[in-house]
Amino acid sequence: MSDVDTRSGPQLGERAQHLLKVLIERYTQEGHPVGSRALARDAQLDLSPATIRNVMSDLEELGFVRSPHTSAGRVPTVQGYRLFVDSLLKVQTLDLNEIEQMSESLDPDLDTKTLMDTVSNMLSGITKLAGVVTLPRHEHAALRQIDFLPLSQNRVLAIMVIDDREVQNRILHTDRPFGRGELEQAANYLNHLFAGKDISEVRRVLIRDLRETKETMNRLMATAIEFAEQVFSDPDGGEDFVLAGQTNLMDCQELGNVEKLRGLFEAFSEKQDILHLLDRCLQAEGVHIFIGEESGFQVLDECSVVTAPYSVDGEVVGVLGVIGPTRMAYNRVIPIVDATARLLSAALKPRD
Amino acid sequence: MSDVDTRSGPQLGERAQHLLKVLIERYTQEGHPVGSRALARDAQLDLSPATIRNVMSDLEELGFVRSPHTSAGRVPTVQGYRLFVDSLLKVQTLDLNEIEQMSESLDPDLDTKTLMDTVSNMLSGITKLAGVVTLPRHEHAALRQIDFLPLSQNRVLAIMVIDDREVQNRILHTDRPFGRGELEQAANYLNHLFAGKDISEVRRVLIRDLRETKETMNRLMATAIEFAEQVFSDPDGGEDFVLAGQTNLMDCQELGNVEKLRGLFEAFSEKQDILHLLDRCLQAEGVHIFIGEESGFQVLDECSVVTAPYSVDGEVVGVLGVIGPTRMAYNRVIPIVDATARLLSAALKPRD
DNA sequence: TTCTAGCACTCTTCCATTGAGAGTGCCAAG
DNA sequence: CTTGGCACTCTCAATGGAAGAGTGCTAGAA
Repeated sequence: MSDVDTRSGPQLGERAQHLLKVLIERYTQEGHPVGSRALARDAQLDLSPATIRNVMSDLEELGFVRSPHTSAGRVPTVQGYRLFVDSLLKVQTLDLNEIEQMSESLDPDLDTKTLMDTVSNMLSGITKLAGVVTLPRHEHAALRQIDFLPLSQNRVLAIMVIDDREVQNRILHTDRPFGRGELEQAANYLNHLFAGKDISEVRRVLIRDLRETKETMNRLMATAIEFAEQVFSDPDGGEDFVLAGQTNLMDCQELGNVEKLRGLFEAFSEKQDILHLLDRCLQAEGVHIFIGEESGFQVLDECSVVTAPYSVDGEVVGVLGVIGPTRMAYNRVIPIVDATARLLSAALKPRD
Repeated sequence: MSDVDTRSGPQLGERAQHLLKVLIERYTQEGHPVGSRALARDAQLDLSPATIRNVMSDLEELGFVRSPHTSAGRVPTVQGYRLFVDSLLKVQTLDLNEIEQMSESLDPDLDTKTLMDTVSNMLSGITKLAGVVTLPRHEHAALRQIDFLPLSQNRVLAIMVIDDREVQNRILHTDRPFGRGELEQAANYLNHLFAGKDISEVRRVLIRDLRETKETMNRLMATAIEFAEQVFSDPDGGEDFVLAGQTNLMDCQELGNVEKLRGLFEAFSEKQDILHLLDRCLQAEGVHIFIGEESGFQVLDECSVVTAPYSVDGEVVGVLGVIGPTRMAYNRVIPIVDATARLLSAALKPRD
């Protein structure tokens, strides 16, 4: 009879797994390397420290833990955390009250930006880490209406109302002044054509119509289409995210190094890299976790990122999550991120 | 014959002033306490270190410098810096090329937010400190036009165009659904009444009209006024500022302490205190400098803030500046802040 | 086999000590 | 008023135990 469980972890006995789990739990709480004596006490296995040491030796061999130096305890490696979150960890169930409270602060009537701010703050507040939320993509949101107002000289203000929730303004530069009447006509024409349609569809139609019928259009239509082209160009230029609670990261020891911290904060304001990382999570269904180097970005080496996509009408439109030190309470953070994504999705549900 | 100049600094000889100046210049460059030997070399006065020491002793007595400990050199106190910036400092003249370059990146066609971002980044980029710009107040900006669009159910979108440059949206919650026609009429009425007028005047008229003529108004007018009230209420709720280059503050030694840094960054995201400080500078004309504790906010104890107001049409509408360690190159920073304020004012000049 | 106890060994951390270096304060003389 | 000299003070970095924690290994017990 063999108690080696080959499904999870290569040749890792159940006892070894349990010890790894306890080690990680203790390490995430205390932050110090965990020694054999402490582990023996915690593990409730009635084993002597010496035995634990043997097991630790195996775990180290397999790359799940390591010693910072000869005579410190062990700390988990990225691989160790990975095994932990994949098959060892038992996520905490959330307090229903807490969920209730969270859900209340997500008023569906709020405009997009405020909503995202709130969520981001919520995440950072509850987890004591940095919270992050990407602004929702509009590809599959319905264009409610479009309007044009004349500004000074050769500038026209375009107003798009999307999904009844969000308003976007864009200033167009034109080659000649336009009067209010002209603009209204153009808007009417476009609304007639596009109102209620997906942004992505609008864009599709725009390209097709323009190509095919440019010759046969009257002046009004041509102008309208031209405006629309400007408005709907550069769709994801505004791709962005909202961050909150960065300062929480300032007092985790693993980032005590000011260099590291500065790198991280610079990455936050550059946005580029973080955005790329978050974009990768738009595909997957549920919670997604990058541990340490797994993210592929140097500055995030000592960090883990836990994300979950949120959606409108079953369509994934954005990602939210938290960024914190690799040593974080995954069992608490994961369900929180998961629940928050659901709550945000609910808050974004189109009205009636 | 006495060479004591009683105008600047109590009983401070010219030589002492000169030495203080040289000391501060050297200290801002090197960051180490300045000893008598080094000062003797720098000061070009052909004095021995011993003499310098006597002068330093006087300066210390008067509170302009202090020793971190018995056998270090001297560092300036807040009072020392104050004397320095008030009467000793000779501001550097700016490179015309630099100004040219700055002015080019401030395209007057940019919308307000982008413009503020650019300025803030410019400030932090040139000074290597944190740049800050308050969003302009609209009190005396002309309301160009106002429009209403129906959203779902009992929600109406209000659109204000201010000064041809900025667009503000606000969602109003109404007690019943409104049709497009009704809204258009209301907008027409309000535009007729208010277009071209100052926001502050609009608000004034609004209060007066409502009080005086509520009884006699027809339904349309009442609705319009009610909407307008909602739109123009809470004027400075959106008071805000834009910050850039915070990370520059991470590697100045005086903030090496993570605690301090964290406090500072939290103050940045709270915004409250910083906003108060900046608001205070709306009154004064030119460059305003808070050194260390002078700001009155604990978190800024080790920092100096250099600000200058910017204006549109001669009316001060906002403040910009930099935040950095007390030990900063005032002679460089001051003219930069000053020039930037002028450039921004120029970029905001209303179009013909 | 598997576990355990014991023991030598290693490595960090926390002092206390020390010497060099920098700079001061004061005094007496120019 | 200025200067050189000199004793003094304080920081900083390096050094060297001593204590504490934890390991690895080995031999014996279950």
